[in-house]
Amino acid sequence: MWLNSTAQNALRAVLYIAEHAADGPVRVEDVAASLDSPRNYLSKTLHALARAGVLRSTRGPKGGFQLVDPPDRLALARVVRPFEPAGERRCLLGRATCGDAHPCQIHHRWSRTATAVEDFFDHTTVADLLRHESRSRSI
Amino acid sequence: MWLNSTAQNALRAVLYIAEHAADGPVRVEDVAASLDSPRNYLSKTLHALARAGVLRSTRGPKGGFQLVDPPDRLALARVVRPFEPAGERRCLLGRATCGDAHPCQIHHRWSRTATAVEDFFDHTTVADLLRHESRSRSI
DNA sequence: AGAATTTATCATATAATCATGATGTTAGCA
DNA sequence: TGCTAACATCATGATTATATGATAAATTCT
Repeated sequence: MWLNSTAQNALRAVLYIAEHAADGPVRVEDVAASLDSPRNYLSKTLHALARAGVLRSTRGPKGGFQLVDPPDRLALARVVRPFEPAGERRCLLGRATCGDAHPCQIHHRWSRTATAVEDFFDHTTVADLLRHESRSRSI
Repeated sequence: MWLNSTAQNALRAVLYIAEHAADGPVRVEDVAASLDSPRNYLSKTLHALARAGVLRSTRGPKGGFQLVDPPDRLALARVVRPFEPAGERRCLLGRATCGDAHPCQIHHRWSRTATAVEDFFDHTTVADLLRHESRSRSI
């Protein structure tokens, strides 16, 4: 029901890059190995994140990908948005005209839940996940 | 971010059928015209709902589709579930092993939001939407 | 029985998503 | 300058989702 596989990879890649930020730029090769995800497809995905201003890429030896902003300024929404279908609608029934002014049958009930989800993506940052990671590493 | 187009059609079709329940079985042809959705594809969709026990189909003259249960006993989850990808995971990162026992980094934070969405589909019924429909018809 | 109506299903087509392999481009460094 | 490491991109293929048209099967009615 949730993210497509490209967006999932993007999230996991960004987490990996954030975790290894101290070592300088992270190579696609390493991210791909860690995620067990196809190298070139991931390259395209990371490139899209670079275009979106989430990552910065540098080529050549010692190159790779880095976060543009510190993890606590990087909401998950920014990572995921580039991989949502173009004309993404919020209407559960897919109606183009649906909105507060011309609601479909489900609109008002659904709006509250949809807002909760949007808030999750808008307010959860990469830093939140890094913190959790270090706490639960014992598992 | 939400339902695929087949599931959207399924929901809209069920609503249409519920609204016209008084006239007896509803023909695919009429549903398709109302939704502006391809007839045969919709037929397949409705057939899937019949297999799922949501609709009952009858062939021949005066045939068509009807709800099996009254609208207030039909949660949206039952309408939507047949059209979710087979091995649907709840994990936002797509990890197969993710769960309360072996949570991924996002698991705990995400779980609360995911549960809210699941509750929406489990507890909203077709009857809820029909009620709304009759109230707001003035718009 | 036979005609008409309606769902069921099959074969195929189209589009989007996901993936792979080959090649191009940029940057560091001796 | 030339070598090497790394991202960028292109051409292509595989898979899945969506859609279409033709035909089969079931039911009603006369």
